[in-house]
Amino acid sequence: METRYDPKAVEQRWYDTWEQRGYFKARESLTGKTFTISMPPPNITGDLHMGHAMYTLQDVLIRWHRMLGDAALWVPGTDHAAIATQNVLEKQLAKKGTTKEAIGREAWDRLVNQWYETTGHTILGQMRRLGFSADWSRNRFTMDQAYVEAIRYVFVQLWKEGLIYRGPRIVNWCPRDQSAISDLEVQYVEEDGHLYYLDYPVEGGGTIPVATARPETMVGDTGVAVHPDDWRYKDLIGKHVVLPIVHRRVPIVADEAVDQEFGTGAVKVTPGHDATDYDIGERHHLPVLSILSLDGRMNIPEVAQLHGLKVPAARERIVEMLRSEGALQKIEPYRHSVGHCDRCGAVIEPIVSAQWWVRMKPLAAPAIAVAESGDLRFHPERWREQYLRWMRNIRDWNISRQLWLGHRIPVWTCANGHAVAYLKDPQQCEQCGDRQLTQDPDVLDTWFSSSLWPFVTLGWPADTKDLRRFYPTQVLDTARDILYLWVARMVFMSLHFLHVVPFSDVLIHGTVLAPDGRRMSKSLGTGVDPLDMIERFGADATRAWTAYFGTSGQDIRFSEEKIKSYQLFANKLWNATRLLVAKLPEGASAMPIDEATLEPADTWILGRLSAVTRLVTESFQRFEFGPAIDVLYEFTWHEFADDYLELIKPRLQAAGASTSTALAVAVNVLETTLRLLHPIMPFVTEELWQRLPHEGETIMYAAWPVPDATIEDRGLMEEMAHLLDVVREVRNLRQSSGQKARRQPAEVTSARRLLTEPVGRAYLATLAGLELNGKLPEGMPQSVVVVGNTTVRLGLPGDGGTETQRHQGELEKKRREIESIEAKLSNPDFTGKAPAAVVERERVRLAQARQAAARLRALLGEPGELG
RNA sequence: GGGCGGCUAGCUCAGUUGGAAGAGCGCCAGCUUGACAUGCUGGAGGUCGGGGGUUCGAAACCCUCGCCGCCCA
Repeated sequence: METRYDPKAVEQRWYDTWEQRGYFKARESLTGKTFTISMPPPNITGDLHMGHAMYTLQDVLIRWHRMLGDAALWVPGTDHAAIATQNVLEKQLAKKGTTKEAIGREAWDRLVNQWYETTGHTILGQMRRLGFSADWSRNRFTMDQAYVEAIRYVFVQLWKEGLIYRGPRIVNWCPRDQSAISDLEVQYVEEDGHLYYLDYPVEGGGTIPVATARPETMVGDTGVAVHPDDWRYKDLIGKHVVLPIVHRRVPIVADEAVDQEFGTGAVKVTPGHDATDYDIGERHHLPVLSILSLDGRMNIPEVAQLHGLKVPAARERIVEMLRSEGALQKIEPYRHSVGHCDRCGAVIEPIVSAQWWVRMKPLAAPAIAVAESGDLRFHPERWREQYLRWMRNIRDWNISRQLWLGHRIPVWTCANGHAVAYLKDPQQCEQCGDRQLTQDPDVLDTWFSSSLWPFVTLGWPADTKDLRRFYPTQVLDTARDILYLWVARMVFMSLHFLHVVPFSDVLIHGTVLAPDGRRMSKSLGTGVDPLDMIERFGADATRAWTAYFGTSGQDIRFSEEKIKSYQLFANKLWNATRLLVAKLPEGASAMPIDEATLEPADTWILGRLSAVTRLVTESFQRFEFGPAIDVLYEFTWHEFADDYLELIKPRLQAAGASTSTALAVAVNVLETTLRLLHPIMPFVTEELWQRLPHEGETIMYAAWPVPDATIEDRGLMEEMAHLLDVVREVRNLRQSSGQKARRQPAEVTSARRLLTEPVGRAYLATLAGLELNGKLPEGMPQSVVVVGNTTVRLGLPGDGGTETQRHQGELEKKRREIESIEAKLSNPDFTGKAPAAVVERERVRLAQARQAAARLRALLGEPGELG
């Protein structure tokens, strides 16, 4: 074996082997259970980013359950991401000097399919580099024919049930994409603007001041609203104002939605271009005027000066017009949030438009119930409240998009105006037989298709074997920003159509932020490419980093150091294996441990391994991988490599029963550790596992370790911990006193069993570099280390003077410790109210500190009894 | 405006029923110890954001203030 671990020499080879041998497919269950995860489908034409690297959490769970013996299935796929893809293709057409309208819908559809075929799927290859063990043979795409049919089915069904309707409502309109978008796809950004104070003349004399950030919309006003309790305007309610410029007569109404603190307390009402105003308008039966066209230009022929202007220009112009009419009172700087399109960044215009809607209240009710009952769980748990809050305040879902890319709305209208949803493209109108049918031009929101993902990927609406075997799934892991857009919608769709939750546990992982603590940004160049991380540190290290932070519930600031540490960790595993492999006989296959020959160190490391196994398993069960990784890292590096391997080196060099026992224990502990690590670091663990004696053809199918409580000797664990404390103190002393002898003459006295036995003294001698077989030479200057009830005297060839000083310092420390414990114990409240175990622990500490002080005093020639 | 999360060592972060402050990296010092210098050994470094309170005891529980971030309106 090389002296260094090289991920590049290993990862691709093992991945190909796994995939070729079909290990990613669900095998027969050994437990009778299945374990299924639906992979959130990435954009088919996208590239791997940090968000996808987070899918590592899913792979950890899948690999873990595979080892537990469950039939583990991870279903992958891709999404058609309508707006994003359409934007790309339209730009390409523009370069050729044409448009989608010019080439027509059929040619456009061909172009789209071509694009998916040529550019799609690269992301799936990139995911393989992370070691993802999804069953790629089941890969699905949200535009597959089977998917098309499922969507048709769902739409028609909901339509028949009256849960889908079409109607004019105020929507968020993106003038650039020329499409409505949902509330959730609007990003609000704080921007510097102005607040314009307008004076509207009141019929019968006087004026009412209104404040607005969007004065250009005043030509669409159909009312003025004040709060019913606002004494300033009480007298004006019911009167009318005559709008400047357009000279329209509109009523002053009272509505509770008005914020008295905002501006003047009176607001203009523009139902056609503001969601809140739309609601106010509905309550007071105000007309809805549309003054913007779909491309974001003013559409008001009766005011020629404004007609056709874009919003910013119209705003400037109208301010001048209002000023000249004397209707502009003042302008103040004003910071407010402006809605932008999630996809293209354009400023969103609320407009009234006929759209398709899903009636949400009836669908939400069961989705609320399952979260309340615990059939649907969230990790971290606080997301449950967020989910419930949204579900309880849910509004109807706008599912139509005015795009050319996506699933067409399956509704045809005949010449007689009968609009009907059809499962199959109709030849004639179902109601009147008319043959002149036109299909609705809109497509469905991408999230509409995504909401069916977990069950359609298993064959629904057909009653398939897969569906019966693997559905419902167990875990859904995703970022929090699509909790509503996606997760919530899958829940109500599954409950409505399959009467079961789509998954029982929702895992919300953190978002990886740039090192500056902000979201990664392509334009700022603060993005981090996971492929680059794999290249530099290896896939295992990248995965470990991701798993470590991903389940903490917090966002993660990207930092390279931690990844680096996992790269070094892989190297540590490599070299530990290398040490043992060098000692192993050629072709060794099994290394049974003969329990009768175990030494204390062997029992200790086996006990620790058992405890670690339990901790890791429990941590996995709670969906918290960070603590599992921590404990595996600490155990492997420090306890196994630094302590145990160092301890057994003398045994390994000899030959005999002790040698083979040590080797067998070391090999078994390492092999078990590799299994515990495998879900997190699949590549290096497979490579090393294959080099060690093992059973089976892949670690992927090796059994998940189980703790063995019978080997966990708590007394021995404490003895060893104490011994290691003594070791550290001795090393400390040797270093601070500049002792470089390989073997320092010393004597040890201890009340601890292990340290009174030859084997324990040998451990101490090995690890601390001591010569304990013999008396210290008469007259040699000495130094002493006192740890608990163990004392080590070291012979120091050289100066004893500095040691006196050191001992005095130590004694002073002990005195302070004794004082503070005594104070605690002399407090009757403490001894009376604290649990007995806590008090007892303090008593032991006190006794030990007193003993240590006595020894130090004796060494310094001070009075006091020797303990 | 409402809600949620964060503030712990120079940096990035753990700290699960309140009971002697932790890790990784960085820093300092010493090591060609036959697995590993991608290593070994030791060390320094924190009034746990501020202020109140509950408690024998608070990083943890309650109140309050301050920044930073996110969600909803």
